[in-house]
Amino acid sequence: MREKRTSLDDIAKAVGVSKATVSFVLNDKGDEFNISKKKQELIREKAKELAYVPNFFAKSLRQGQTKTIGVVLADITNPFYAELCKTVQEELYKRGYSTLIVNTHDDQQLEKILMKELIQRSIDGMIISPCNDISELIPILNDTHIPVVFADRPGDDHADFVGINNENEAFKLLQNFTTKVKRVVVVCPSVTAVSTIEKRIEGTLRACKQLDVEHSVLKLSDLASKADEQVREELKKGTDAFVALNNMVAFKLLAALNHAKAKIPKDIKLVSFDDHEAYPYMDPPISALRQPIYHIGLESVERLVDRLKETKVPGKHLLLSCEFIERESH
Amino acid sequence: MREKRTSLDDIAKAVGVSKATVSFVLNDKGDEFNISKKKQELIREKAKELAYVPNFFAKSLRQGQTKTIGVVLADITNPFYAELCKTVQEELYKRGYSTLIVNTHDDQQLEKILMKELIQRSIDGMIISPCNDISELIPILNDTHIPVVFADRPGDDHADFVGINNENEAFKLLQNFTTKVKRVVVVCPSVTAVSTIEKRIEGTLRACKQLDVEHSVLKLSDLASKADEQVREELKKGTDAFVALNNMVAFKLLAALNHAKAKIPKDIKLVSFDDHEAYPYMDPPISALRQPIYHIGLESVERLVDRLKETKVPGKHLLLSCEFIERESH
DNA sequence: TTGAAAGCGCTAACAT
DNA sequence: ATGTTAGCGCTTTCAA
Repeated sequence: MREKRTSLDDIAKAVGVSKATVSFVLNDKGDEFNISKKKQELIREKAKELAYVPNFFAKSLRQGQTKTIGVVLADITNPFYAELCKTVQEELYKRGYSTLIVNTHDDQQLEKILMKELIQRSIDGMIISPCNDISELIPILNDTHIPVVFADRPGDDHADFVGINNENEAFKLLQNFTTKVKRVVVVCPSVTAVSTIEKRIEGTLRACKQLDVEHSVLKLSDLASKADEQVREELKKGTDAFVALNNMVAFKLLAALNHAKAKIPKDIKLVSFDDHEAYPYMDPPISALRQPIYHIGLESVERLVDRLKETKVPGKHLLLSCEFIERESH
Repeated sequence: MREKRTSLDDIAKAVGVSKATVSFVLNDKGDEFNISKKKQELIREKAKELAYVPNFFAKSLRQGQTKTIGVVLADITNPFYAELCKTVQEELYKRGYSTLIVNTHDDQQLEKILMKELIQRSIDGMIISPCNDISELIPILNDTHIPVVFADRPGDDHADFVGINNENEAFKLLQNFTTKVKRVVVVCPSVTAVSTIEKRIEGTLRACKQLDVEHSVLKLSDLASKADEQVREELKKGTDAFVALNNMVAFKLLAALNHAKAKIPKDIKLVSFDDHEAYPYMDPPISALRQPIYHIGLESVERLVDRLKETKVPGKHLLLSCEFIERESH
């Protein structure tokens, strides 16, 4: 069994003063309360000697606030969320908040449980990229009166949201082909039941219609051999352009195109929604639409902190723009 | 201002019983204390109606344990740690522990601060992949008597460690070239001051000597043009094999090799330490040494939980084996 | 200039 | 079968 952590009282007894005095000193209010320099010195020394670490729980219990924000992420393994996580943590830290990170693997049940755990921990606010179905989530959020900002994926209209306009950005992405293309295939992952992907499909289709170019939507198989065949099929139909709707599907598409000996960008043009750390180094380097991850994180934090300070009404939707990274595949 | 959270007492008053009774019922000890079914029902209903969320802090303060583990990660943005993070969280969850994740970006100052924050939160244990210099970290850990397991990067000899033997694995990696190679270049990232990279260099060099093959170590520049030149230079010297010491440097190397029109694997063989989600889809697919990330996570958790239950003496070093993934680049 | 004491929300030993 | 109460470690008001 490990020994008990040293408490305020331990220090008080060791020095021969009251808990209150120790508390004042250790919270840098010693001067304010006119506690003598020597006594302050003594207390600080003793605290260090006994390796005193304040009990955060007792403090929070007493003060009724924790200065910590819960962050609920859909998938920490996805570079997008990893990056978002990093900036959110950094920005919160700058503003004096600690961060509690939690990962749902896009599992709704787990999301509910983890959210409740965060609420139990008396977080002051929450930033969340929710699972697709938010119906069970909203009531929980409404019961607690914790300010929440949705990031990347929107909640309902009454909730704050920071992200991009997937429909619109997908639409604009299609304008980037340097030459007039004849037939474009929109390649989406095998699970499309995510709001962001749905919107991207809508956007690309709208663009194809407006550009009056032949097109089709392809759900790329996760099985390499099947994917190869799907792609060969599309190639036969005279396809000369592909749009990958996220980076994992882009990799699979690329592999299939390589197997089919397609020449990019000579015969086949390709762009990807979402950038990836490997893209600049591929052959050819992949042109991609980069989401403003840093800004999504930053704005989410700023909005949340605003709401924590002044009681603002939620419902603000902030849509940021993406940047097209010109590389050599289009 | 948001209204106060409902407390045990609120429910007690609303139902007309004591706090204790409510506490028993809500902790599923109603039957144990022979509390009548109707009263239990009543209490549960009221709790739901008032959207009661137990105050975790008060509970932990009372019970002296939190059932939560702090996880200190070097870089959440690195796919290796993201994956590790995910499995650790899952495995801890299965065993009834919550996880507090924290990201240091390999910043020693921040690491100290974040660790202290975790300790303040009365975590029961800690899993950590430390920054390179652990000298400041060890004293903090010794003061608190919190069980710690080091993952991926070792602490000192007295501390538990789960990871791989980087020296040995790097050594074995060199045995995988299918044909006898003439000259191998060991490519490492521009910052090598990480224990894992240092060990990998040692291992590859030992292998080269043992195989009696000409070799050199190349610190690849982060600047593409410079890297191109470095690689061309090595090619001129008759190099026919490259070993990339992590995946980011592998990408850069690959780009440079493409620019130099090197044919992989016909003329040039290449293997990478660390696998990557993009490797299977590259042209050619990259052969790589995959770390047992899942097992590192699993074993770290098991070891920690063991130490939490029985007071075992730390100092166990568990070294797991990597798996060479045969693809087409070697 | 400092100490005493109340109380944050909860659990558990002890009463009844 | 249920209520009373002490106390976890801390802050803060009031008293001295």
